[in-house]
Amino acid sequence: IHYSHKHKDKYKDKEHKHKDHKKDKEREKSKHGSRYWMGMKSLDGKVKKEKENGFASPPHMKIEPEEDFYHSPKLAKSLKRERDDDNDLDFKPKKIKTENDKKAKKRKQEDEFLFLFLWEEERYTDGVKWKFLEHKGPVFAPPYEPLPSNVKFYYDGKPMKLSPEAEEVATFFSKMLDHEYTTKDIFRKNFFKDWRKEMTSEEKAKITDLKKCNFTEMSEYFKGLSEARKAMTKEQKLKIKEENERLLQEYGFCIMDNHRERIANFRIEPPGLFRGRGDHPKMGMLKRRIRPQDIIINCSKNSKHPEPPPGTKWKEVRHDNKVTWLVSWTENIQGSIKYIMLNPSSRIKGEKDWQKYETARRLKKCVDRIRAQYREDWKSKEMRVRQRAVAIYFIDKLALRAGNEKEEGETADTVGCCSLRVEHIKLYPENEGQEYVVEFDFLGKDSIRYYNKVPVEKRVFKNLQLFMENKEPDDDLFDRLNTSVLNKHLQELMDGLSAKVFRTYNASITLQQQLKELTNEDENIPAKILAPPKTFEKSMQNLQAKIDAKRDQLANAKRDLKAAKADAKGLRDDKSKKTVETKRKAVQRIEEQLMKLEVQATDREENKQIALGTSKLNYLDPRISVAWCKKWGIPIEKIYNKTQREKFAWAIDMAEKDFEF
DNA sequence: CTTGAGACTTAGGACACCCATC
DNA sequence: GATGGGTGTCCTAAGTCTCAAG
Repeated sequence: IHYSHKHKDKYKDKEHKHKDHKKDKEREKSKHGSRYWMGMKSLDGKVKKEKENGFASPPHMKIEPEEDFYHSPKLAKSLKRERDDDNDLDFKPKKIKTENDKKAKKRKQEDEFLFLFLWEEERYTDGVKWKFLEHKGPVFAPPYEPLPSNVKFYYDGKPMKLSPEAEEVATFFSKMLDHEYTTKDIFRKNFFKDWRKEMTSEEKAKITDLKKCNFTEMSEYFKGLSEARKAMTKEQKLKIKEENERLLQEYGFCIMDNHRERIANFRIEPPGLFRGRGDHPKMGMLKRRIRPQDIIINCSKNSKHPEPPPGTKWKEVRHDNKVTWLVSWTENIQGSIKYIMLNPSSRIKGEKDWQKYETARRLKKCVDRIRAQYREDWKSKEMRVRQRAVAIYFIDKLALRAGNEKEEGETADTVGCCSLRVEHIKLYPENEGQEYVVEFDFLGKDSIRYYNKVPVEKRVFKNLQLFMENKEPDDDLFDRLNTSVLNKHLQELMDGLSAKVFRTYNASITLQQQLKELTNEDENIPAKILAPPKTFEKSMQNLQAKIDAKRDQLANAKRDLKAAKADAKGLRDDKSKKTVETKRKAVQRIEEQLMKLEVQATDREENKQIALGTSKLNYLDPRISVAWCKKWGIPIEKIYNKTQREKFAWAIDMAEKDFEF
């Protein structure tokens, strides 16, 4: 399944039926439900691993007894035991377990499940996310360093010394001079407007036209700096690396409950020019510098609170254990809140991820019912029900996003399912030998184009015609529907169901099916099994062959053209002139065709990279891959790199070879 | 029902780094 | 030692979804 919106491949209609599943799904949860955040993630295991990679050991973490209240002694024991067997991070051949081992293991897991249950009970029913949280606060962006006096800004050809405030903003622009952003009108307009706000009144009076501004000296200066950085000696580079590591050790971790956890983004975003994606109306605006008085700190009451830099104050220190963030501030472009949160390897994120896949697995159990339901609803007397049913069909079949409405003029004009407009689809009763084809063409998330032509059920087609009747191109396709109505309905169909669950479910179930289908038992060479699907490689090869053929054809055509030219020179008659023209046209045409093929090839390559990368991280239940690895004796490192293994630690620990999504 | 705030996940692009190759 | 392609990491934008208030 390709989860890029870019893809042009048709989404194969999946089999909607599933085999009956054993009733022991619930037991499965209990069986494998819970080890990782107790053992796997314990400090000792981690320290060992990091040492092997040349990192310094993190300071020993003291576990406060009063923070330990939800650990039963029994669990403390199992925790310790876990550490021992989790120290073997490399994949050695699995020990053969004796019956006793198995029983013991099972007992232990049952204990742990009970623990998890209580623990979950305590944490999740009331929305409490942690009991103890301590951290050192954010790392601020380094202060602005004024330019050396020999680096000048010119206005209207004459050098001009800027005030530090104006100069800083000017440097932001100068650093982007090579970027095509700076050629865009909106970018320039927004930048200039915000820049002028930073100017003194004299500067403001003088600098009235961006076209007369010359930033090249500044730009060259920064290029020089970055060259110099690249050219640094090994020792200098090492020193910087060490300093970064020190900063990471000091600010990059927090203590949440009994774990020292990695923080995802402990550095505050530096000031700069806003870079929106696509046609963003706010591109080029000044992203202001964040100061301590903008910052809200969140931590335990009984923790050591982070200190603001000397002479400054935090905006607020609060103790809200119903949220997971450590630091927040309000950003000035959209006025939205930004957060510092934990790394995906943390317990709190891992658990949420796990929960997400469990929801998707519950969808698996009732997806047939839900599909039958929306098909039924295509016939409803009520317009809103029909629209809802068609929308869910798109979300399910095409993996469209929900499509919240957005404030006009605040962001790029992009859409998802519920916000599709009439102009985004075309209906073809017949197209290329297929009936009832819908052509989608719109910009989705991140302004990435979604283009797809799909045959749909006749009823869907007729409904779409109905929805489009008497509408303008810029009217909503689903005028009786929005994401909140949609999700409310989905929630009624299944607890925890929302639009995005379909993406998770469909991606994961497809992976599982494909692995089953494509894994060849006899093909024992792991590398062979792990290569990207042969169908992909094959289609790529075919495409490459086409490209090569085209190249040859082009070479021939060029030779013909040359020959024709030579003829024409000698003969100088109309006929040979005409031949030259024809040949020239042929060359041009072939060149165009070649270009097209090449674009297609890179597209396809990119698709593989981008789409699969994103799916791997966000949509595919890692337990499927882990189980597959365990089943076929494939080292997990072949599938997941270090970061991914950290993120999916819960799954690596939890899934046995018989795991079924 | 509508709106907006808030919290959280998903996403692409820039950049650093590594290693093979010239 | 340049170069360039591939991978991993960082950064932060752009989504989703829930909840509460009007």
